[in-house]
Amino acid sequence: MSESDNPNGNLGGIEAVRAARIEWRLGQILTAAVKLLSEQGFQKMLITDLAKEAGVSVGTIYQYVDTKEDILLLVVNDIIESYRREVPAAMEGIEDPVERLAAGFRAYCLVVDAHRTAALLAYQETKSISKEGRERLMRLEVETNSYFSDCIQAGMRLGKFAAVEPAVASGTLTMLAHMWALKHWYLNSMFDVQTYIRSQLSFVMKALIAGEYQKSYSHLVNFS
Amino acid sequence: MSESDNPNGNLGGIEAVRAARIEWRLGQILTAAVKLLSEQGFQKMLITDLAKEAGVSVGTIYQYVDTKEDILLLVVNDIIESYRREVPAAMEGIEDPVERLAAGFRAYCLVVDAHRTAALLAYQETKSISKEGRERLMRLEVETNSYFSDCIQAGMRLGKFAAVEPAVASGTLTMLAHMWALKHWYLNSMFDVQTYIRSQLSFVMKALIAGEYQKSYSHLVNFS
Amino acid sequence: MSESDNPNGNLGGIEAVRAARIEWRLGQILTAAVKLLSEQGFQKMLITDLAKEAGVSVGTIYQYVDTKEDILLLVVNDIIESYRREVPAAMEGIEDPVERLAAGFRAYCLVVDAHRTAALLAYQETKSISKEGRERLMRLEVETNSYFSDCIQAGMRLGKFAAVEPAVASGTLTMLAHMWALKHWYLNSMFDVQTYIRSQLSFVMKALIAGEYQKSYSHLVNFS
Amino acid sequence: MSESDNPNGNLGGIEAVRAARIEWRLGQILTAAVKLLSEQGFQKMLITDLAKEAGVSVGTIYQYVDTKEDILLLVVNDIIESYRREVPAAMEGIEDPVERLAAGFRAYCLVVDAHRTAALLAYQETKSISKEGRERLMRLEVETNSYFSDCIQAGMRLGKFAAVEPAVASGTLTMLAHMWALKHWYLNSMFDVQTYIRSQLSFVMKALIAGEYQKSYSHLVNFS
DNA sequence: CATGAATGAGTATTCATTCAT
DNA sequence: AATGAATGAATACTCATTCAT
Repeated sequence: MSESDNPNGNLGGIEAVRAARIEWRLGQILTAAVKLLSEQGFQKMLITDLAKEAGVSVGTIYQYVDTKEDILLLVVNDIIESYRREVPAAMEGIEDPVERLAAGFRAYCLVVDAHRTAALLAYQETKSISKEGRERLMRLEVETNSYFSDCIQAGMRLGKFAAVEPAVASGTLTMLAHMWALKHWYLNSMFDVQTYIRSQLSFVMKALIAGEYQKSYSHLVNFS
Repeated sequence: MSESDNPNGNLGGIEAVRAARIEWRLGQILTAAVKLLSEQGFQKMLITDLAKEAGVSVGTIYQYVDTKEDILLLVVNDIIESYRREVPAAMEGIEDPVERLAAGFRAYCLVVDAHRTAALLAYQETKSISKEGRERLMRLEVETNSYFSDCIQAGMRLGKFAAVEPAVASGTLTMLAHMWALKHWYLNSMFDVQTYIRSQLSFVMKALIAGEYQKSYSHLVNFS
Repeated sequence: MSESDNPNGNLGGIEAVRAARIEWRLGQILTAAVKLLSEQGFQKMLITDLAKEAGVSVGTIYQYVDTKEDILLLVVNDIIESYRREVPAAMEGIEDPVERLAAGFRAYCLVVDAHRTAALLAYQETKSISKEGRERLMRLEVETNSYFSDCIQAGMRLGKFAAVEPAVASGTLTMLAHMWALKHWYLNSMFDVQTYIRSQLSFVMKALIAGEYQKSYSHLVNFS
Repeated sequence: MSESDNPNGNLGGIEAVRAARIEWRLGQILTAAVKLLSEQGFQKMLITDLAKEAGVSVGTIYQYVDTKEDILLLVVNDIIESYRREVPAAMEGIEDPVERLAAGFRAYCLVVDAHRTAALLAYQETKSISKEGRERLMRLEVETNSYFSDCIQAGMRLGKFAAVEPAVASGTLTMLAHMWALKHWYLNSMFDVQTYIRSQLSFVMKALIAGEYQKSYSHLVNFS
């Protein structure tokens, strides 16, 4: 819709400017929040310090969020949106369920890596998140799990995957992706993300791929 | 030794009574703490509420701990001691590294199950634990990992285990044990511990055991 | 300098306004503190009550001081600064050591009278003041004593003062000034400050001035 | 009185034993209290610490006093009783008011020296003492002052003392005795009690004794 | 829109006192 | 009489949130 079509054209423009500013301000605030949250956790992050770190006033923060908890939710929401966007996108168009699963796992791990702090917070600050937020997170995880378990079931039907419990197996895959955030203090000194992904993919694929198919997927299974 | 043999007989008795009371009181307090911590988390658990729940006065709590944080440390310490006690005990005397690893993993999972709340707290309340406490936890995890990675390396030398990175693989095993606590909300509706253990053991063993040995360990690998 | 001359004009203005507000708030708080301290002492003065008395909130108090003790220190500091300002000023320019001493003593007594509560607190709340604060107070008293003992030694050299121990004599002078605060419950019903000063000055001068000079200083010595 | 003479003999004996024990216990407690009070002040002296210092249990302390404040009162009472006992005793039988005043002042200073901590406490802990206790202390000080002011008035009638305000002069004398406790941190490095007494007595007597009598009392007036 | 001073409910910790043993 | 574990009222200090400028 062009501006001239709309009698509220410039109002719309003003709206757009406003939305852009909100976006920009929230960006400032959330970037600062991620930093402080990863350093100190939610409880110890003071709004005062956040304001200083973000270079805005306390009042300004409350113009963009209603509660301190909102900040946490926004940060965690960010990673949720990324999962939703990246994982299906990476899996899309790949016919073979084995390769599709591998692509999904890789994408999932990369999202975790890109939002390591947020991924950790989802575990650490559960108790600071409202019941609604918590349930939303769980729903999302179940949803992502289902992408994986769909592949696993498809693979099992084709005889490419050994018989496993799809619910545990898919849950294990997400767990191993999260592990990159949860055990980063331990893993970081030994691997980079790409190596970690290949290593875990090899582990998982050895467990999943049926004996007779292991050779066909040696590029996934073998990790030198 | 009869009392009359010991000139400090009753003094020793008094000491013993005191130690027993301390044990008993701490038990009362920690049981209540585990309940409140799992319901509300550390920050929201008020000392006042804890006292009420434990059926003692606030002052009494502070006769047995110095700080609120101490309560958290004691709870977490409990699971640490259990790991230390149970896991090596379960592995002891088993020659075959494959079976030894399986025994260790089973024991580890059972400890997690018995202290599910504490296992969760170790992830959730990291930021409420002092640097020292946190480092102690990490040291312990590395230590337990080494039990597993020792088995894995031994198994690899015997050719029973496929070539894997022992550090990741052992870390993955502990992660999967912790998963029973972390994803209990999801797993609980589908499995009991024993089923979970067998399922994950099967998964892990398929990934670890070298092709030619898979049949010999079918009791571990197959999960119907 | 007009605002337009100064590119930081309004910034400087903001700073000035802020400084003025701090001054004003601290004034409010300290005035209330002096009242409550004199009525109840430091320990019994509750921050809650202080806030009520000062007509501000508890939080506001803590925006201007870091600790309850700070309030005490600020009150006591006030009298210290007054001593430092008033006593040397009163003595300055007076050549004759006898008259100079008299002027100093008068000024000292008037400062005590103007800050009677604070003068008392310096005696009563020593144990509530940190080691540093306490040592600072002692150093100041020694410093003020030295103003007096300098006069006494000068007067002795001129033969106008009898041979006395300058350290005790000067200490006695400060003690007698403080006495107006310490024994106010007793002295108040009989004298006003001016009378008290003349009376004690007469007492002290009789003790200090050498016999042959007593007549020359009859205006100090005689007290009708 | 032998036990057999008195049917209540052993009861009386038991009473005596009890009284003696009370005396002994209180002695233990008060000695410990004086130590802790002088080190930490009343508020910071914990009953727990006092019990430890006195080598008794907390419960035992409360068998001999009703309140923590009682301990303070007992300590301060001690010095009060000493004043009452020692000062009149020292003055008794001395006809000449000048010498009588000197004897009283000396005795007063010695009591202060013997109970330095208690003398200080009477100034520092006023706010911790109940209204009744406080008023009792004031009454006593006025009473002691009157011993001194009686002498001064007698001396003035005889023409031996110059015309002074007896109320201030006697108050000043007690103040100078207390000064030994209040400024002990300052005086201690320079004098012992005896020297302090002679020095202050010389100062005071120069101020009080009429010119024509100064020579007759040179033993009091001169301080080499 | 932005600011940051003011607010005050909320909470860990202390310590005099009691009382069952 | 003596003990010392248990009590719980009391209190300094914090920090998310508001709102006048």
